[in-house]
Amino acid sequence: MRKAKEVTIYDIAKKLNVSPATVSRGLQDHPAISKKTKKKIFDLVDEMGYRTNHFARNLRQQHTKTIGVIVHELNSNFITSVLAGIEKVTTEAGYDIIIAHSSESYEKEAANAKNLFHKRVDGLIASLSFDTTDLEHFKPFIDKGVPVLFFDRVEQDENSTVVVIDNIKCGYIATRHLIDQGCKRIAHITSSLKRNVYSQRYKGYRDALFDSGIEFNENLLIVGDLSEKAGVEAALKILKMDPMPDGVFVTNDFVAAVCMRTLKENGVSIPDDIAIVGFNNDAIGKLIEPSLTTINYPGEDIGEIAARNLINHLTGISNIHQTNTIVVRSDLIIRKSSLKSGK
Amino acid sequence: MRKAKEVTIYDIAKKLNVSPATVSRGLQDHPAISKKTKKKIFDLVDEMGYRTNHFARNLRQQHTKTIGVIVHELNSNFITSVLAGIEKVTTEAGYDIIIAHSSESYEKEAANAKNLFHKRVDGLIASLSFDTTDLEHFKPFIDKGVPVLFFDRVEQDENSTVVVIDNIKCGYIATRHLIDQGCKRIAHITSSLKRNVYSQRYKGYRDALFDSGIEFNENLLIVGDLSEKAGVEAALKILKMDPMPDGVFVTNDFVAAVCMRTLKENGVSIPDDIAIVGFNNDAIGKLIEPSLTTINYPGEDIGEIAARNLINHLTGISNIHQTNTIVVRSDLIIRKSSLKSGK
DNA sequence: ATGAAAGCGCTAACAG
DNA sequence: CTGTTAGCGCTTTCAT
Repeated sequence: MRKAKEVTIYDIAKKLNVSPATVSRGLQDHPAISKKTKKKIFDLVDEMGYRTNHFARNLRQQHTKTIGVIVHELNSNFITSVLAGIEKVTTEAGYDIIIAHSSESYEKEAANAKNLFHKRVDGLIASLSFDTTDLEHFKPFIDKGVPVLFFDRVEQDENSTVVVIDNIKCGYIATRHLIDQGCKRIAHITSSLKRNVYSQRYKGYRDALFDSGIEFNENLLIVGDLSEKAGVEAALKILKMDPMPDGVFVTNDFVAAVCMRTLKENGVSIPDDIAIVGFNNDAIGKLIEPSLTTINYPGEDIGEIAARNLINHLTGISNIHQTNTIVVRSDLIIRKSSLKSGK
Repeated sequence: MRKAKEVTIYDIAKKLNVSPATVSRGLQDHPAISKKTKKKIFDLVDEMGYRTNHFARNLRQQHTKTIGVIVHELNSNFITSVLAGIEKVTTEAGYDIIIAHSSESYEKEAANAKNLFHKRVDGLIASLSFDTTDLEHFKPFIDKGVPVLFFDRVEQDENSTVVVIDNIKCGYIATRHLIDQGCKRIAHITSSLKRNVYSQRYKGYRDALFDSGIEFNENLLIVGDLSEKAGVEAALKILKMDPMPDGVFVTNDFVAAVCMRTLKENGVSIPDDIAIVGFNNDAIGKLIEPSLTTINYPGEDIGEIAARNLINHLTGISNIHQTNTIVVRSDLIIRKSSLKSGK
């Protein structure tokens, strides 16, 4: 299959009349090799087009220099940013990443985990699927001492470190902002409350209502998946409410955008009839009309932080097990969709 | 570091009183091994938590079972879809992918190529950066017989296969649609005409104008990068034109959306004052107002097709070198941004 | 500053 | 149907 035979350190050792060991050491810039031989080695390496055989090396050294990443979906702005952040620091550190996605299914997530375990990744970064509740499938990793780090969608437990934002607080300030705009009947569109991120934002929502003396109304809570269809359905539900809410806090910008569209199509004026706050700060929020007030969720930072911590742990610079939770800064971005003109 | 010692086929061979070779064969479901021993092997493998050492295997077999992917950016809907398509078929086939991105820089692209070459990917899928004009940096691959496949942004040459859509035709039908709506002065917002995709769409644009007896006007051609800033600037240019165009064909949905926003902010009515057609069919197009007419560019299909072809080549099912160009279906999606009400 | 030699875990050719 | 054996290319003691 391969045209030319691969050149190995033996080939270059022979030509140089030195031992393979010397070549190996030279390539690694080992101090005990003279400048002269090093130069000779590097020159010949270039000339002969030698390339390291990472398999031989890894086989020998017993690590893979790759880290696994499990996410729920690829088609999300947020996830893409996180990936970009991870990629940035891992490649800098000379690590490869293997990306797997679970399509929101626990089974697939477990299968991915198993696969990555068998591939012997040196570490794992994961965001959980919708219906993942236990961390059993990650047990093999912790048993073998392979560090695992969760971000965004997480389950807290003793053995793992998580990188998150303060979702309760974010839910609180989003809702609070709506209240400050004069909203009295605030709906909340979200996803499965079994998932930490959504339940926490929901808690923030309820706390904010409570603190303002607004009674929680179960009918104003709309739970769905995060699909386009769910956004339309949520809007339809809102339209049927009597009286309609005057504010909506949506757990995701895309769903917020879809929902807004349907609302507008039905003659609802935003923000005057209904003020809207989203979540994530996707690019879309600045493009729709009115522009979308949202919570800034800095995906790239999350990715960088997660990757950096993992790699520092791997290289012995720090110890991940000492850290249980890393909270990343996030804040409210106010745009037009929530600014009542009467104010 | 590692807690428990890894278990190898030797360990399990010893316990079963068979040879390592038998275990190896059993694990691969080799026909010449009895059901009985296979079962024994698999049971013990589970029990002892054995996992394949892919390095040893790859070292032995001289292939990596990974394919490299080089893209220009991660933060693009289109690219993400392509990646999803690639991922789908590669994992099905048991291949890993390593993703690298060039940030639109030739240097980085070359560095990525070199890196992946050294990592010995079995094959490569790439979309070129902005300023890439030659294919020199992919030469090592073709020299070693590693198949390389380009998609979207490509350079045609003898040695490579490309997966594309018919950009000329798409540019033509987009422009033609605008003409059919009664547009006489049609602007074109695009990016570097050195890049095949943009120059071809541009050619389609000019062909359509020509066929309709509309003279090409250089002032109506706006070239920029594909950033938000570029979208705003393009809109500003249009606003300054006198007379303003009555139709715009934009090479990218995101830029089209940004541009529309700025136009609307300045009192331009879309589509009545200016009709707009985008390109790509990103999710955003259905969310903005008016909804965006666009060319459907099926990223996931592109990814699947590229990956499938590469893998078929790798497994010997087909030969990529026989194929020079694979053209994927694409079409016009008509929405509100281009439908003049007078019609 | 350099070399010899063993071994990482697996597979495949050959032998039975 | 199973075993023996050699070797993939590298790193790393231990010697010198």
